[in-house]
Amino acid sequence: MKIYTIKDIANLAGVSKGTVDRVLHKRGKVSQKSLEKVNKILKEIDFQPNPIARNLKNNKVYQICVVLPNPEEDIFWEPCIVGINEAIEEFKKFGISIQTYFYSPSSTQSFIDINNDILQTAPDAVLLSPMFYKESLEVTQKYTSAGVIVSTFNNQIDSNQIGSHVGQDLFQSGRVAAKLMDMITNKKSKILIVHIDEAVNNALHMQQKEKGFRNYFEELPSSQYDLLTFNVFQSEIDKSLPDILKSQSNVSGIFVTTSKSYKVVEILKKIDYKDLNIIGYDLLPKNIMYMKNNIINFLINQNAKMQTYISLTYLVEHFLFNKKIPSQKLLPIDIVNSENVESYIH
Amino acid sequence: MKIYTIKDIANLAGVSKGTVDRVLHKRGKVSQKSLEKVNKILKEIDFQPNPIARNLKNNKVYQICVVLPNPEEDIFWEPCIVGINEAIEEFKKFGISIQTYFYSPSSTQSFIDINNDILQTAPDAVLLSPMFYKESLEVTQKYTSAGVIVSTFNNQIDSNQIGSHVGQDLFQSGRVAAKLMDMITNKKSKILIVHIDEAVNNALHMQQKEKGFRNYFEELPSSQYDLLTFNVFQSEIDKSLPDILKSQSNVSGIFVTTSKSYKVVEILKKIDYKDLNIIGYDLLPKNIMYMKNNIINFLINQNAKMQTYISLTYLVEHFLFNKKIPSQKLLPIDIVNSENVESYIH
DNA sequence: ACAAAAAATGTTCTCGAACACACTATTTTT
DNA sequence: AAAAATAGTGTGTTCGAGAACATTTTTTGT
Repeated sequence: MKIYTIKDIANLAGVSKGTVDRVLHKRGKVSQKSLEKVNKILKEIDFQPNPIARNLKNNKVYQICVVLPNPEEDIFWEPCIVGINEAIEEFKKFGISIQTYFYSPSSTQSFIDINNDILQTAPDAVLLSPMFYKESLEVTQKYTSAGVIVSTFNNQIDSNQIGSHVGQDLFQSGRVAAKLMDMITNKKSKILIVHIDEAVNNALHMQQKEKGFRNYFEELPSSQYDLLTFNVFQSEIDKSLPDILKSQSNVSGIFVTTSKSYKVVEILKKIDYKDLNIIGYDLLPKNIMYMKNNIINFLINQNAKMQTYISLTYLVEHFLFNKKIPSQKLLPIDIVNSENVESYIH
Repeated sequence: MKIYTIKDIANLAGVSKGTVDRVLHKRGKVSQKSLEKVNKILKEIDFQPNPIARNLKNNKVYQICVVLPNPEEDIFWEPCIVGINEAIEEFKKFGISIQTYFYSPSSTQSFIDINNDILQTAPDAVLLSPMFYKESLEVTQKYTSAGVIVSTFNNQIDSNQIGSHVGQDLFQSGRVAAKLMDMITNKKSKILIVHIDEAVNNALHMQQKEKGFRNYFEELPSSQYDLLTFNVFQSEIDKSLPDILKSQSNVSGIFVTTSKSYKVVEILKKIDYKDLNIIGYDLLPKNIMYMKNNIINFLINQNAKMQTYISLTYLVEHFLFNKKIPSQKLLPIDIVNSENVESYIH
């Protein structure tokens, strides 16, 4: 396998490497004759410039800022920090500098403020997990105007200014949960769809999951379940969830559309409610514990850590090796039970 | 973030970059005084040589050979080709040359011959999926003596001369299958464990999965299943499987320990046998089709493609950037059903 | 026809690490 | 005491791409 260099092409075409460079980068100032000679050679061989040499000359420290909700306010985001730190460690020596910024998931203003701060530092790219739709579009606009690449993970916004989005097909993950629930639950019973969150930030997320969940049963030739949806604020759950359960009879399963299924378990324990099938999201330590105790049946792994890490590698490989950033990457919808959970957290 | 270069260190220590280089590579010929000066600076700053500059100077085309069973003889290996081709395409421009070699899974000699051929070409690394235990140890020994790095994927051999192994915890995957079977199958019935293969090559593989499967039920406080194991040659399955099913009553589930569960489905159809739960391995097109038709309940994804691709990236990153090769990487045990299967094959 | 302007082309330097090579200072050998 | 060996140190070159700079060739205007 011969690896061709610009020098090789120059020799083959009978011109200097300066001319080859001008042809390759379309910098003009090349005669028709030279252009043809070089293009002829380029057509014959599959020239791909050595990304390593290119980067060496580049000699720049790239700044990437990651913006996500504060994990102290929502533990769901905790694994992202791990992914970010791994990326920091791995890419440091390549001249990639990664900074992490938190905003409060309950404060739109904190999101705006932090992005304005970041804008001042003029980074090369920003990786966002945007909870506030309108504001996210606005900051994206600002970043793009300033020549900053914007990528998103976990939460999606609909904009053609997004470099890449890494996430999961939420509708389909709802269908996956439904299929599993259908498989383990008594027919002719009630299934509750429970949205547990503090604010409306996750509304879109939760809605898509619910739609997928319901869609699965709608498509069944004859669904014998009764599906009921409840919105529960995390702060009021101690009271509202028992109320809901008291008001309903013959409930055999609960689908929790956020990572807070452990909350449901803890309340069920308190009121001594048994024999419920529970399907939730995310491999939080408490969720895993209750799944290992066979109280939670399945968890769907949204893999926030991997989402963050992959998003960062896309940006890094783009900066270092000029690799094209994939516009969208949907991670697999991992079905996790007590037996394969360990294989996901190592 | 300041990125220090050898030149920076030389300036700080008041010596030349040649001296710093000698200290860094412990090449001697450095006075005690200079050594101390340089080490003092090195202790103060976290110097990590620019892997890109290092590699550029290296200027070598690395040869990696991948050795696996011929996908024409066993379609299980088909996805590996995709993974290899992706790696070839991606790493070509970095001066990595990857060659693929097939051996016949039913011929030990073909395995030996091919590895001898490869040895002649003096590659930098070999990635093996070894089916023949004893012979694999022998070729590994030969490769290692010749200074060739040996990595394995999918199939493991126990040797301290292996650079890395990428695979799956087979015992645990058996437990995962058992948990799923337990969840969907009528108690007080028979479950068949069926090993379908042409030769004894996969014996270890299949045994470990069976052990895990049985282990799960043994650990249950009271297992009410009857577990029966059958070895079936792929070439005789048309006759032997119907015989087995005729001889057994009250069979409610089949656990197929290889990727050939579609074979089972095709035979069950022929003899019009119904209402069996089937759990198998691998996302072969036929398996997927039967799973989407709700005949196969679950497939466990061994992700042969990913195993190959990851193994190759380990080698490539080692050659290019001096990254340490992880000695073992166990991929997650993906539970796949009709709803999340698409998320794994894209 | 000839200078000036413009176009085309070739040369050289840079990036950081690695190492061959050259040079100086000191010690050892004859 | 002169020559040779050795230790210690610094300099120069290389890798490939890229781009500034220098040089040559062609075109234009008078």
